[in-house]
Amino acid sequence: MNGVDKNTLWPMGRAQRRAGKTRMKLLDAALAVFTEIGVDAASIEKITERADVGKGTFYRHFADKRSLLQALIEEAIEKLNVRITDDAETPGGFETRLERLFDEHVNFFLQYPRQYILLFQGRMFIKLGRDLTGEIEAPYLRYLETLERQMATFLPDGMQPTKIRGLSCAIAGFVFGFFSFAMIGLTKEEIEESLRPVRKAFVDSMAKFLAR
Amino acid sequence: MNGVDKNTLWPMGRAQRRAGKTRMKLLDAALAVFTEIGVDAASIEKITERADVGKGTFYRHFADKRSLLQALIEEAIEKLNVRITDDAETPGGFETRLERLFDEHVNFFLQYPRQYILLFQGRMFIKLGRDLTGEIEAPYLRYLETLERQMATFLPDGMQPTKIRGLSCAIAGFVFGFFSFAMIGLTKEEIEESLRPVRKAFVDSMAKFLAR
DNA sequence: TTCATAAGTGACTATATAGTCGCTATCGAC
DNA sequence: GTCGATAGCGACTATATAGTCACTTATGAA
Repeated sequence: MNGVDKNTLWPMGRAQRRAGKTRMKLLDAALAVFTEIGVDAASIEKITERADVGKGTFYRHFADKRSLLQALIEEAIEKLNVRITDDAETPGGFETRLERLFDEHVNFFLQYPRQYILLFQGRMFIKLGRDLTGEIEAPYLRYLETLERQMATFLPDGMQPTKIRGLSCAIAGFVFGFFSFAMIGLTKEEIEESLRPVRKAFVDSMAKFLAR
Repeated sequence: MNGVDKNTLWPMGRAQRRAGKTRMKLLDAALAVFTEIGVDAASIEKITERADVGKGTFYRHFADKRSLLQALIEEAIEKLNVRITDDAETPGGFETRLERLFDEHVNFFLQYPRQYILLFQGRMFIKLGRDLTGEIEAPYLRYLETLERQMATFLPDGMQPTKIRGLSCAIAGFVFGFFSFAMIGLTKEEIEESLRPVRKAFVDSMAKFLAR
């Protein structure tokens, strides 16, 4: 984007830029509609209307609602993955790493509540075994793998992959679950205030989980 | 049911019992379909097919999917309310009461996972501000009020209703949120094992919330 | 300026589903 | 057994939505 083709690094023409802009408008509109009335209730026409483009245009950019949803989830997970990845080799033990992980999730969700709602819904779909499942499961798995990479150095050498996966599922679930209540009942200040004890519990719980 | 009319306490005829049975079949089928593919993806025909009943029969018992969903939610909330209501005047302070509240929720969800998934979805709808909202909001409010009644004796006299509502929202959200992760990543044994530290954190967090 | 190509459009078709209605089966009072 | 009333039924209609396509508009190379 930004006037330069991602793949070739050659300057893009106006046509390509226009197409990119339209695609973006569709993604933005879809994210809004998905998080306002839910993915299921969102029809293609509601999305194109919101994006202020013709219905046919939608199908020039996406095969169907599924692939649009997938693109959005991919993007959100990618953002989240970047956020929770420690670029610097920060010092500290397992507890410190977990605390950082927790904080980075909360900050991300506070900054991008729509992405949170979207990922939350997507997770529900996987749980419900909907037809969308196959396609959207991959980014969630990548996310779990990112979590596992973050913890890798702290885990005992011979730990079974199943156990590790259980641990990362638990972390993801806890963080998402905690935040789901924060978004309904609490103000931003209250979220931050009630954060500390919950985070402590989270870290203690996970450390105990690992100790077994 | 059970052969006796709820309102008159007169014995019901075969016709009424048949109708009651059909209604029950519809409710059971709907609960199954709702929790397997989601409320939105559940069509009337999928439900009647599952219930092994003609489509027209559905409309003799329910006005539409909404009212069926509402009946199911009412029933689930009612069950949950009964469960979390202390019948005996159990001794102990605020912490003890909170611990019991937490345990009773978890036990209920473990015993009735479908009701959990249903209530979880319903809560999502309210959050998404869907057209179903108005009708299904009432039982959730009753549930919050039940929670508040459970805590009433421990709260300071002049506490603002808004504050109290915030507290009950936080409790509900936390318990539902915690369990959402438990259902995906953990076995039943692991849920029970990881329960204790989480419960402690929950109680500490709420007590601190109240202290302010 | 010309023209081939790509992007955008909305009327149109096909399909899925909600909700209706006239019919049949069952019930129970007599 | 008769018959009015209630429950059950599924073909039917109306509607919403997915997805298509012939057309218009914008782009940019020659």
